[in-house]
Amino acid sequence: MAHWLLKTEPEAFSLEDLRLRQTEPWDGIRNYQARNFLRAMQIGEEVFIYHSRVPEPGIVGVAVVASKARPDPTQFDPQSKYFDPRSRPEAPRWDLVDISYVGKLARVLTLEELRQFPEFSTSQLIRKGNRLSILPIDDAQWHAVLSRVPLV
DNA sequence: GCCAACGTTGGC
DNA sequence: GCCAACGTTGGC
Repeated sequence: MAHWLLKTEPEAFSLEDLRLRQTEPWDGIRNYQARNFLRAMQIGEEVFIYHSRVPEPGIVGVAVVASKARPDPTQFDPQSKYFDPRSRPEAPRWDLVDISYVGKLARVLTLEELRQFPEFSTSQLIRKGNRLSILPIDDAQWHAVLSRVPLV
């Protein structure tokens, strides 16, 4: 099964928030490449949760895909910051999947460290200016991370 | 279909 | 908070 990495700004929604709620819709994705990755996700596939826009950005935990992709209701909600007036219910532009908490890493595996991993040398994650909020993770990358820093 | 303007992301 | 990078939009 495929693996993925999901970025989030912990000030908005953190791994701890996910732990408290257990399962949450991963909404607000408004980038076509990221959306296409969402649509490729299958129930049961594991994902890394990555915290961005913090002093030490990096991978903080693991979660699992709990639903197939379905239309993101926030795109139709004028009160939502994710409202997209150009999306119509009969042809939704944006999807989400539900994500369930699995566990926390023993410590943050920082972006700085990931840059040293040969497995990540070609990953978009470490590229300057990378803004993609959902990335595929291959088996070698998955195991490299968890063998360096285990789940607690 | 080009590309300047604009908005957003995310490391620093 | 700054600003480089980059995706999207829309005028032409």
